[in-house]
Amino acid sequence: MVRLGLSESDYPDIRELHLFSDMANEQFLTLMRGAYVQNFPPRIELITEGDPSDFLHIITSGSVDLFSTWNGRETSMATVWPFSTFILAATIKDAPYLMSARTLEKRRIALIPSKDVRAVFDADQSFARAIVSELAQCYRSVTKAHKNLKLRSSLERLANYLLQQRAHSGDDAEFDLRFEKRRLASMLGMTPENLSRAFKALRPYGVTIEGNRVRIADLEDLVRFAKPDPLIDDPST
Amino acid sequence: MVRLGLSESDYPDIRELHLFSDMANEQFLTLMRGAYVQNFPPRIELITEGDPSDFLHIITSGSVDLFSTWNGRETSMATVWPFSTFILAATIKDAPYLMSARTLEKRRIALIPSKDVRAVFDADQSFARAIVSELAQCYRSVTKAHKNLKLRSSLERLANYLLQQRAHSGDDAEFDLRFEKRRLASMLGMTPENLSRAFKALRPYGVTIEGNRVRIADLEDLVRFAKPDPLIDDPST
DNA sequence: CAGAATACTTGATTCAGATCAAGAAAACGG
DNA sequence: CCGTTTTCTTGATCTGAATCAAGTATTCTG
Repeated sequence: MVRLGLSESDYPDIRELHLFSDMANEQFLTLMRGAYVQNFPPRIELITEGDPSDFLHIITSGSVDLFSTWNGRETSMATVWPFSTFILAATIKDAPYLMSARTLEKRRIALIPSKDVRAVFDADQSFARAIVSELAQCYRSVTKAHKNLKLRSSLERLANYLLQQRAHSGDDAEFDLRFEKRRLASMLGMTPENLSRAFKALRPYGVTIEGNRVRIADLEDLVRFAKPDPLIDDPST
Repeated sequence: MVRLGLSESDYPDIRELHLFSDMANEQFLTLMRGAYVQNFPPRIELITEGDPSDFLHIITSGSVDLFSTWNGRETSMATVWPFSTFILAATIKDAPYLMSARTLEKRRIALIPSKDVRAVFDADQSFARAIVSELAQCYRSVTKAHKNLKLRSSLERLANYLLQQRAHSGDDAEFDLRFEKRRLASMLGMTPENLSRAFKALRPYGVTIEGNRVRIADLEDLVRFAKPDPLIDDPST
């Protein structure tokens, strides 16, 4: 968990994030100069909900699970892949984190002090625009997740998730699940046992699974059951 | 459903919204000049999910139900009271609405063309700041709603909702539900039948209900059961 | 590579919550 | 004001999903 100044070799990747892509170079360098890089071992909790949000996090390798707890229960809220930021809202509002974050694999993360982010927001118009766009995007994606949970059964959620993953992997008939089933179950709001059964229940619609490999034999068939809706399932709108 | 230019008597109330309170007067007037007021009868759907977001809505009287549908099902997502805006994210991103909106009582609403909002955003620094703050707030509140739904049973959700309403009504032992039970049930993610039973199930914790009037006899008792958590239940953080 | 730990599956059972059905209460409308 | 409509409640039943319990497969570790 060594903390280092950010090396310049990381700049291009971070610069490409839509959050930073349009801003003035001077401001970008201001942010980068204040930033750190940390290396974390796997399975480490790097943010705990309720803590003050001192840094904006940017994940540059590995992946991160955002989860929440209450009264001894725990649920996965989202997974973050490189290169993206997380917990932007807390940084902006200078409010406590609503979610905890843990590393899944060993990974690197860049930390930008929250106060720098707020300062540069005031100084750079296009950075401000990008933050607004990103926040609106996040807001909309939680809203979709909420609709998904309230309007669909667990089987329907799984079916639509598989269609989404299929699209994500280039519309091949076969693809790999991007993370372990117990976490997928938690994301979908169900137990691991139930996820197992749900996969079997989708067999009549042409879905087979072997280890992490999913095969959708007849797309039309599954679509007819899943009834995907861009206002829930399309991450880009 | 007559559409009129906004009268100047409405300005002060709108001006007080944190979204507009800090911005330059000139910019504020620009927004107001382009705005309309509409009067709607009760129970009218004034926004339909999927439609393009041409206007930012500001509710100036009555209240509005934001709801979503899928595959013949419907669920209440939130209720909006005067004076506040809604569907800001869609306006900012120029993306389709994710929720529909319907009036509950007869009411007045102000409409600001979305393109004006986006234009003034670029011109006025403090308006931009306010929009960011508002978006972050909305984002956080949906996140809380999502945690609420994933981590709690329906009985726990009701108990915490009642505690929240109690606080909202000045911590009196008695208060009125702010809307009809069928909608409350939908908000809490349960059926009306189940809500009825849930109220009875809370009787051992000192909760009684008569019509719309709720009485919480022993606060401590209910708190012990509900285990409220600021990271879910406090709307202000 | 063997042993331990963890993840996954399957079946049996339980439980929370939905649905169905019908009556009571309240709100609405002429 | 009375009849109609809608909402709310209550009971009976059903169902989706959680829990409990065991066994199997997989991954980790020394």
